[in-house]
Amino acid sequence: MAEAPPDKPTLDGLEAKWAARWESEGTYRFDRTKARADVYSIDTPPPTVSGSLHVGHVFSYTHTDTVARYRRMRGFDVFYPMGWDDNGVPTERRVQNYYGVRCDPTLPYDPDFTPPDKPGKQEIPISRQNFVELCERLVEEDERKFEELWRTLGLSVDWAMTYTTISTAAQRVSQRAFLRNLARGEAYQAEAPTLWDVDFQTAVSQAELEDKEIPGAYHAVRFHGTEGNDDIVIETTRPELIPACVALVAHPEDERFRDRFGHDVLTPLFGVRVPVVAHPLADPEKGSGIAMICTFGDTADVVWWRELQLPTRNVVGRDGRLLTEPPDWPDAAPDARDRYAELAGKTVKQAQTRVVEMLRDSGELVDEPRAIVHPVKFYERNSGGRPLEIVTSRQWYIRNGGRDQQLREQFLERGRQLRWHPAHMRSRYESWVDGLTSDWLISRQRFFGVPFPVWYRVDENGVPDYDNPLLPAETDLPVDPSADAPAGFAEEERGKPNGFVGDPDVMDTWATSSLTPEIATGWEDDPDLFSRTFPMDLRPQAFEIIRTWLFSTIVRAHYEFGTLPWTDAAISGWVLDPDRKKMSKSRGNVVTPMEPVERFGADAVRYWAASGRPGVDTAVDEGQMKVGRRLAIKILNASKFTLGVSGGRIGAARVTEPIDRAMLAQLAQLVTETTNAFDDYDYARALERTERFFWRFCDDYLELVKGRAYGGAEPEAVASAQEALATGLSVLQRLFAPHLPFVTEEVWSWWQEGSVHRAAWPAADALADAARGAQPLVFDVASDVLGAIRKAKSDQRRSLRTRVTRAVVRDTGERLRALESALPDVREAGNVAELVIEDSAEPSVDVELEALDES
RNA sequence: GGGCGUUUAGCUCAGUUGGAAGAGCGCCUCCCUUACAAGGAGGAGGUCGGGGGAUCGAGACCCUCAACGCCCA
Repeated sequence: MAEAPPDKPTLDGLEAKWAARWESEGTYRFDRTKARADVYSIDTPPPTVSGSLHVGHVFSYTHTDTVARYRRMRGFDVFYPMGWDDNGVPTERRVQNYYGVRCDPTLPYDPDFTPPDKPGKQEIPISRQNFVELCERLVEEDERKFEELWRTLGLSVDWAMTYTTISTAAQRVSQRAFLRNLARGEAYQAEAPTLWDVDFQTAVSQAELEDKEIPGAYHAVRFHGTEGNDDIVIETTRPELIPACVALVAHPEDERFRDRFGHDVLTPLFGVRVPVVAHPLADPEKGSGIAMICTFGDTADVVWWRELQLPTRNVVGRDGRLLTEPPDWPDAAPDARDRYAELAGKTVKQAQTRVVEMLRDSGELVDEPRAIVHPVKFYERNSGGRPLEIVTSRQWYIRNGGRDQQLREQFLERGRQLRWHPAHMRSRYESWVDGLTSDWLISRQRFFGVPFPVWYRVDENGVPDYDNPLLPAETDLPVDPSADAPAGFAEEERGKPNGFVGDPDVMDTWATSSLTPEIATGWEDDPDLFSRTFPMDLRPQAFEIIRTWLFSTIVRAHYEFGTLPWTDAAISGWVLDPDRKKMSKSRGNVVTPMEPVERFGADAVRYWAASGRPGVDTAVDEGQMKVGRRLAIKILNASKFTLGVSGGRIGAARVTEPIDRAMLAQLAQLVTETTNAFDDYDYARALERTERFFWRFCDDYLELVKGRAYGGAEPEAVASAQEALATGLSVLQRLFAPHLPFVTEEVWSWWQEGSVHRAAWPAADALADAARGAQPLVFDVASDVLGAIRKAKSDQRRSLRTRVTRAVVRDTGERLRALESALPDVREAGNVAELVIEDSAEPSVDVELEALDES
């Protein structure tokens, strides 16, 4: 395929040309005949395809691609599949907005349903199956856009191995892993206080919380002493929960309340008798130092409720409104039920307003509410909606050490076994695992997700038996319990007494994406592939999902295989906008990725991305992209020129001149450095070192030897320059290949057979041998002197071609001896008539230029 | 409040066993040198956040303070 360089090399069209060639020649195909030891296996992050494409995607995926390409050139068969994360809430929300529909699971399937071209004002209710079909249709479109971007960017993934998280295979893996977790007792079902999003009508896990500062108010409220004790004033931001109050709590060492512990008080408005209790979590500095415990106002309430074994008095329903019936009070004021009736059915906000009015009327509100701004917990995917409530509900959990110190220690140990790049990212993992307070809630009351493969028997009274679930055989997976009947039952028995019901919930997205290593490598479905690729080598990802994706993936592999899912984790930083602000849709500062790729070229954008240090937040920087573009153009031109003067003969046998050997010696050092950097996942260092050397290669070495290489010397000296040039070029093209795949492939094709991306990574040993004990100093001193001559010409505002009548170089003996062996090259490159050297402790270069021609 | 990270030229950032402060962009000057004008050569510009310490020697190591960012409370 070798073809001569064009007269005017250009970057235009390289993306399309080589992307097509790589696809047709299967350059990045995974070879499934290789043994595990020869495979490098990457657990690529499946992007959320319903999210908008932005430049952050090209950033971190480029980092991984440089590593993949490096490993491939090192001789590994690289397993590099792409996945699409398409299940879950983000897709549902996008479908809702895109088509103007709403899922109503009670509706029957309508096979003829077609969504409107444009969403109408009123959302159209459709069945679950219709809704899921729309989800599948839309994600397919989204996935095409992502694939187009990745191909244009030159990611070296094997597109034949693509998976999605809603696919049949992914569902099967998710359900199988869940059933095994269940069988081993690692998954369980429980009725428990649960963080609940009242807008989305679903449970939410600890990992999906987001604190937001919002305005609120402290309400000072009077509780009444019993047995002749004084009243106690507490401060609360949620007076509407007074009917849910089960106790007051203060710090055990707080002198102000010490003699009240164990005694009761009566709640305002309702006169319910509740105890005053002590717990170290109560903050004496906060409010009046004593707080009311409600079921449930926040996560602290849950801890108190559990640890102090308090009763449950729920008032907030799943719709965010107060329940119609008051809680089960042991005793209460005579008018308590009437007062509650005024609140029933109101939203939390409305109820608060009414409660404050009632407190004001009853004189139990001390002073007026005091406005504050305080952190409140939100579902991270609904930070613009209403805050989370805590309701009691039946949910599925996977044990993650949040309630078991011994188990937690095992996960911390897994974190220590994993090699982190950069290393300090481990502490993010540790602080997350250390801070867990509950098991991992995996059930969601949503529609577009993997269903729980579980049914329940219904007794003769129509009550489901949740304690003895009916499970499918693994060979029947995946199942949809809302459409399939369990073994031994007929569909007609669904929902009937003595029949069955399906578990209505779906798994959280993370419950599926925690299994990407198992999905991608074909666990149980393709044992041959699995044996060659699992455990994987690399998990690349961003740091903000260490607590979710990385941790949960470790949990699943630990349970199923007793291993880490991969040996190394490479953590990328974030992309910031050009003003170093975090990019977000709401700020409107999101940079779309295709536009810079089209303006500067894929290699240029990759250059910017690969310049971002591992784990470091990096601003979008068009300047860096321009530099990358310039570098790519330089590679074109320098390659063309070098091939022209050298004839493209690689080999070191005839490299005899000291300066040529010196260059090779330094090149050998460069190869060692970049190899070490890549082995340490520091693609940015590898790029920076290569680039630095390349500019010296062009500006100094090429300038110094091009006259000789053209043939202006003895044949041996000519051959030495030619071979060194060709060798240097070949090495540099390969060192750049992981970063700039398009331009390097182009210039490689001018003189080599096969893809540069399948070529062997340069070997430092071979270069060092070729340099045969050269003095690297020769190249350095020759460069310095040439630089001094250029500077003299520039200072005198003369053309660089100007003839130097006489130059005097003063330097130490060692440097002068080094220079002597390169003297003809220096004289030729600088156009120097007479070059004199003088031993001196004070280095200097004096340059006399020929007189200006008056004409 | 705890943890992690960052702080180097106007801007974005390198600087890995401690050994004479670097790159690119921007700015200024020059050069259309037969690879390269989407270029090349050269230049100006820094008490390396502040303070203290060990060292012959610190941008780098130790202590401390400050600002900023993120994570967890």
